[in-house]
This record gives sequence, C-alpha cells and structure tokens, in this order.
Amino acid sequence: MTKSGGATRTDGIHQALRADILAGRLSPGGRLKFPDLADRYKVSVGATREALTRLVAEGLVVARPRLGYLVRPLSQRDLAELTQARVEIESLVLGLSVREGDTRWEADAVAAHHLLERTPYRDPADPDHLADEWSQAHAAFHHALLAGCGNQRLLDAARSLRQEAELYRQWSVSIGNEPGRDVAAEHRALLDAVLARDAVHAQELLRDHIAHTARLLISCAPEQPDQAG
Amino acid sequence: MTKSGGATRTDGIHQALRADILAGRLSPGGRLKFPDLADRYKVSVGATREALTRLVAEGLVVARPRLGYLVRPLSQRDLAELTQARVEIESLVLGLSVREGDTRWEADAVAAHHLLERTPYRDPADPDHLADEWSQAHAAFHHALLAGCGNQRLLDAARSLRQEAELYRQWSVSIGNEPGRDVAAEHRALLDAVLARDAVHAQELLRDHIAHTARLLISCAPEQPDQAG
DNA sequence: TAGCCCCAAACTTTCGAAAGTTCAAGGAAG
DNA sequence: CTTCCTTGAACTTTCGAAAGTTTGGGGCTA
Repeated sequence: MTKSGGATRTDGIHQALRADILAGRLSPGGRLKFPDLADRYKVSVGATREALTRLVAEGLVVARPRLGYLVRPLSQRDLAELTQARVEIESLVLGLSVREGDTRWEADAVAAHHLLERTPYRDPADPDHLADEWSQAHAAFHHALLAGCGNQRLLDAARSLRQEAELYRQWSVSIGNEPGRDVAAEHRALLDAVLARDAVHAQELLRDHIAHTARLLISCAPEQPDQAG
Repeated sequence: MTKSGGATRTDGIHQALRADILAGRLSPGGRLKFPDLADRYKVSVGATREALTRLVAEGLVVARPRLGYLVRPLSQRDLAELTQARVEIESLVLGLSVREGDTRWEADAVAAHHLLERTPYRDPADPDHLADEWSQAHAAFHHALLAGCGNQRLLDAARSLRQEAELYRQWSVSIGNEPGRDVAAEHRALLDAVLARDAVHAQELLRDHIAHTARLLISCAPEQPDQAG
C-alpha cells in the first residue's frame, strides 16, 4: 500500500521530467540521452523511454527515430503558430464556457483568481525564473475560466496548447516584462467580463492576453535562445 | 539498410494496433493484455508497451495503472461530447482554411475529392465493415479541406478528433445507413462551397455532415454495443 | 446461508544487458 | 589540400526474465 491509487514508477519520472523542462532546467533544443536521464532520475532505461514517449505526445519533446530525443526547440515561427492556435481555440472554448457555465463554475473561477492574486510572480530564491506556485496558480485560473464548457476534449486541447506556451513563458521572464504591462489587471478584467457573462468582451480580452506575451517575445528576441542547462 | 528512413519496430506494432482498433478487429472496451498482444504481433512486451502508450495519447486506448489497458469504450455520452468538439474545432479550422488557403491548396482538395469519389464505400470481401481504402480517402479529403490554414497544431487537433470519430463510424456502417442520405453529395457540396470561398456556408455544411452520423448513431443504438472481436 | 479471509494464478511493471545503428575522428588515396 | 573510406565509441532499440500487484475462487467462521 506504499503507492495508493494509481501511481506507477513511470509517472514519477514523467512528472519530474516535465517539471524540469517547463522550469527551464533542461534547455530547449537540448538532447535527452538515456544514460544521463536514467542516472539523473535513478530509474532504468525502459522507464525513461516510456516517460519520453508521453512527453512527445504532449508536445514538450520531439523524437527522431534512432537519433534520440530532444526538448522541443523554440523558434519565432513556432511561437507564431502556437499563438494563433491558442488564440483561436482558447477563445472558442471561453465563449462556450461563458454561455454554458453554471454557478458552481463561477465560484471556482473566483476562487482560482483569488489564489492567483495572492501568489508571488517570481521565486524569491531564484528571481531569474517564475515561481512554480505562480505557474501552477496561473494554469489553474485559466483552466477554471474554460471549465464551464464541460467538454473534456475541448478542455484538453486548450490545456495542451497552454502547456506548450509555458516553455516560452519561462523564457519571457528572463528578458524582463513589458514596461507598463499589468498582468494582474488583465486577469482581473478577464474575470469580470466572464462573471458578467459578456462572452464577446471576454474573448477579446483573452486574445489580447495571449497575444501580448507573444508579441513581446518576438520583438525582444530576434535570435534563438541558446542557454546551457 | 533494411529499414529506410526512420521506421522502428515500435512503429510497426503501433500502426498495426491502430489499424486493428479502427477497423473494429479489436472491440471497444476490450482488454489489451500484454502476453496476447506480444504473441499476436510477434514482438516483445516492451515494444507492445510503448505502442500502447502512444495510442493512449491518441485517445484510442485508455490506461488504468496496474490494471491494464483497454480499447476506448464507446458510449452515447462520449459520442455527444466528441461530436460537439468536432463541430466546434473542425468548423473553426475550415473557416481559417477557406480564408487563407492558396491555389495549391484548392488543387489538393479537388484531387482528394476526386479520389474519394472513385473509391468504393464498402469492402466487397467483407460488407460488414468499411473498406480501408475508403476510410483513408475520406480522411485525406477532410484533411485536404482543412490544410489551407497552414497551422500544424490546429490541423493535428482536428485530425486527432476525427480519428477518434473513426471508431464510431466503424460501428455506424453495421447498423446501416440513414435512408435517403447521400454522403457523396454532402462531400460534393462541401467542396463546392470551399472552392467558392464561401466560409460560412462551408462551415454550415461541415457541421451538418459531422452531426448527421452522430444523430443516426444515437437514435439507432440506445444501448451499448457489445460485440466480441 | 451469508460474509470474510487467504491463497494461487494471471497479469503488469521494472530492470539491465545484448544487439544494432549513427556519428565523427583519423588515415589513406587521388 | 581535398575527398573518401575505415574504424571505434556512444547511444538507441529490443528483448526476456524477475519482482510486485490485482483478481477471483475456495474454504472457514458466524
């Protein structure tokens, strides 16, 4: 009964690996060698393999048959594509959510926003990176906004794209925030529009919210990032 | 040089397994045991494992930790959710495609339609199931319609949902087609609207096209399918 | 007779090594 | 000096068995 519910060993390395990638501890474009990983996470090659297979499905890792796995590389072109996909899909789902969500959903959204508001943006111990708690609260807030639609497949599609964007977000914090931007205010406005059941306005705000970071990254970083992890 | 390009052993069983599931040779809800599969496809347990992991990511198989894998079960509730997701996402992508697609895209769509039109619907040797060629041509046609948008992530999202729907389509052919329905005419109308760059009309036609089969299934099969494979 | 516990079989998970492939450096020929 | 071939090391892929977990049945108790 050491592992209650359904937690297998592969789940362990899977989550650890995902956390390390999203936190920037494994740099985009970097190779993921089985000997290194198996040693780092104290599991066998087989377990590592399955974890990587899952991460490929999530879009965080790319596989080249017989040539190994690597952390998904970042590029402006890819960011542009990802941003378009997010704008289209997240605003679609938000529209459904605002129209179909019930009171319980409203309450969850308010709660998630409250939590996000009180969570520090940067890690006090490591100001170059986002605080893990903030990333988590941020993801939870956006998920809560969309959850009203009640369609698991649509929610999964949106979550998958948002997770990929997390890779870029991590990069954005190191080049500093846009002067005059107030992310907290954007979240507040988004919540207000949602609670007012103003789907069109909420979609507009969400579009801007998503496109904002993307624009910042594209303008500030004309070249590929190349940091060693 | 026996395996040119990048075809690994796991790819083999992965595709074979997917084909068997989509063709109904492995029945929805049925368990997928490692000993059986490893024997059936002449590979080791490890390879089978990785193939199943991928299929889980594709949504064709569900995993219950320590309890084994099974082919995704079918249900009316799930079909309704899947249909809504398809209607929303495919019509969204079709709209983008019609607005952004170039001439090359038009040509590909016409070609795909031509191919679909000349492919027999049922397998002459096995009239209870769809012909594999038709399924393939059908998927290619719908993909061609959406491909104009040029966004790989949006295309993947649409393809993934359509592949899941394939499970249900397989089921639909066995209960017979709706009287008076002319699928070929629907495809023709869809192509015409797309070529005329009438996004709104094309979206409307696609919505009906998707919802049609779903409605048929829900009305004709009030209970769970339970066929042995 | 109903309910509970224990045991055995079947299956999933995990592992580490063997087999096969790619990449790059070094040397030989033109 | 350049190009091609050889050779070796590092890595990926594949496998089959050992270890651990769940399930179902049989027997015991109330």
